[in-house]
Amino acid sequence: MEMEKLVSLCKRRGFLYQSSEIYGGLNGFWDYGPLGVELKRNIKEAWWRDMVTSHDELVVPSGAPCAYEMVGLDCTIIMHPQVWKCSGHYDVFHDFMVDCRQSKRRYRHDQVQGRWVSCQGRRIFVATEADGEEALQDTQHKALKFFNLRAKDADRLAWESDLLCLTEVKDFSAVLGPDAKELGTLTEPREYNLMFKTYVGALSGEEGAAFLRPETAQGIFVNFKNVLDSTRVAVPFGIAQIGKSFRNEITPRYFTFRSREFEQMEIEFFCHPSQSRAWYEYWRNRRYQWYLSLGLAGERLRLRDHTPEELSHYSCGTADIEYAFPFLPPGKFGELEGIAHRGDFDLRSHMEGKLVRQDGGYVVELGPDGKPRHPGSGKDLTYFDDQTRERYIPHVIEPSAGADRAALAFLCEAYQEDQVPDEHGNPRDRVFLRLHPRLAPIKAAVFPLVRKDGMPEAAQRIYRSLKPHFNVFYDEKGAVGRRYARQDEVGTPYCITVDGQTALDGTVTFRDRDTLRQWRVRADDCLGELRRLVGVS
RNA sequence: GCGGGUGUAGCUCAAUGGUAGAGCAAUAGCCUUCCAAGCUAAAGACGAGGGUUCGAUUCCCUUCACCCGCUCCA
Repeated sequence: MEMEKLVSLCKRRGFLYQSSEIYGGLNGFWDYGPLGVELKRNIKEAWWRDMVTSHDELVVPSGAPCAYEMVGLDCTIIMHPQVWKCSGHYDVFHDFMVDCRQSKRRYRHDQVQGRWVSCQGRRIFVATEADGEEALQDTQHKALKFFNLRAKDADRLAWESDLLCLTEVKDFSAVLGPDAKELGTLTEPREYNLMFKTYVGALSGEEGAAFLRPETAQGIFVNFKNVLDSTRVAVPFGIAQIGKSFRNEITPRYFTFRSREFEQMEIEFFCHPSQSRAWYEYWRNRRYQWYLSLGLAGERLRLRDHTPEELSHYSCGTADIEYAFPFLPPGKFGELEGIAHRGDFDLRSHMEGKLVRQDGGYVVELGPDGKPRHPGSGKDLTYFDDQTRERYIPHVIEPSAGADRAALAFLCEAYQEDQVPDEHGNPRDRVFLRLHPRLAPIKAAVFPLVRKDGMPEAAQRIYRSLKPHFNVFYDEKGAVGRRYARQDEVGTPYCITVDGQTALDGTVTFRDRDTLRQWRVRADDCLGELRRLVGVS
């Protein structure tokens, strides 16, 4: 499938538009049109219903260590700036970068170091990305090459300093970049703010600086104690949230896949440390099954465990649910959802302060003054189990899904081309979306076969009987084949047609989008039939 | 942020330094008894800004967006 065709269909039929299009658009932002908003709502509602409201806390779900509870939360997009300092986002998302004009590579300003050296009457700073002994060797090697010397002439290089961070160097004109052959190819350090900054209060001073959240998860962690104190949940339990998040992606690309404003569906599941591995396995499989059940059933969907090198600083186990989007190179997959075992990292961070890894564990990162670099709340976020009389910090399993990425994957998977016979029996090309009925924006369309003999009136009665329960669509214009084709193109799974026989025996035809099969149903049983086909509503 | 490519109607494509055409789609009506048929009518575009020119959609510059490759991706 060519992505252009799907993008074109999305725009033509009102699924997705470029944001601010009449002003030329805005990179990394997309709007959902009348049909797109229904699709995305259906995805979010299926998630919320399946994960939260229809969850039965009285039974042990298949594959789960025991029964558990689920509750929801909806917190603000702007939170106290300290939230992001303790979570680690502030440090990781706030970098100065330098670019090399010659090698086209980009480096973190604070991760490049080097040494001053003089030779042949010139003084240059030789930079490297390496560390320690390796950095000394690398800089020597590059200096020899730069001055056109052999290894045996190394003593002609007069090194002036030990390794210095590039941040100590003010003038880049004498800097030899890590991958450059000439001096002065590095740009001035530029600030990359991966979090959107804003100002709370009418006066936009730095004291009011805040950030739009880059993930919804932290709002759950900072409300952990509130939920414990105000509901009767007990560990193990999960808190779910759906909401917008914002990241200043350096390269927004691939349609809505990498957007700067996007919507997440996240669960933070709190459990006893001794059971956390089993819960991780449960959620990993449960979430994978969820996508399968909604139609991402092909080999384009996969569940992939992260390799140890890939694991984030906080994680002791992560699996990605990935989809082979058509815009990616063959064999490449894009992330739909990550299920991470986060241990007690987050709750501890919000108690004690920002943590860093040390000797296989975590310690509070200290600033130059010996105090926590980013102090935590100081609040007690431990959990007391009054059955076992045990107090502990729960471990967290985080299934974090992208609603927009899910919508895009469902659209890609649904896009189909085939041929159907026209009125003369000749094959005619057809484009249709094979969306799961739960996700389809329109559940059924109701047509009179022709606009006479009382058929429109009969069809309208059926339409009105269905409308309170399902998003249905009425159309009486033009040839019926054209109306079918239009519904196929937006993924409507069923069409209901009133024809000449309706007046005789009170039946109408149901037509299936994927098979074109038709069968007769009593007009007064259309709601029942649709409920059987789509699910209760 | 770098390099390459592309911007004309909803879509696909024309033409032109001097009034921008078509097919399909969409809209209204007629006709139509099951898969985009037919007839009629009306509607609809040079991504944005600047420059050169008597005149720019066309030539030049800038910018914005999209696509491809780098780079980045907690």
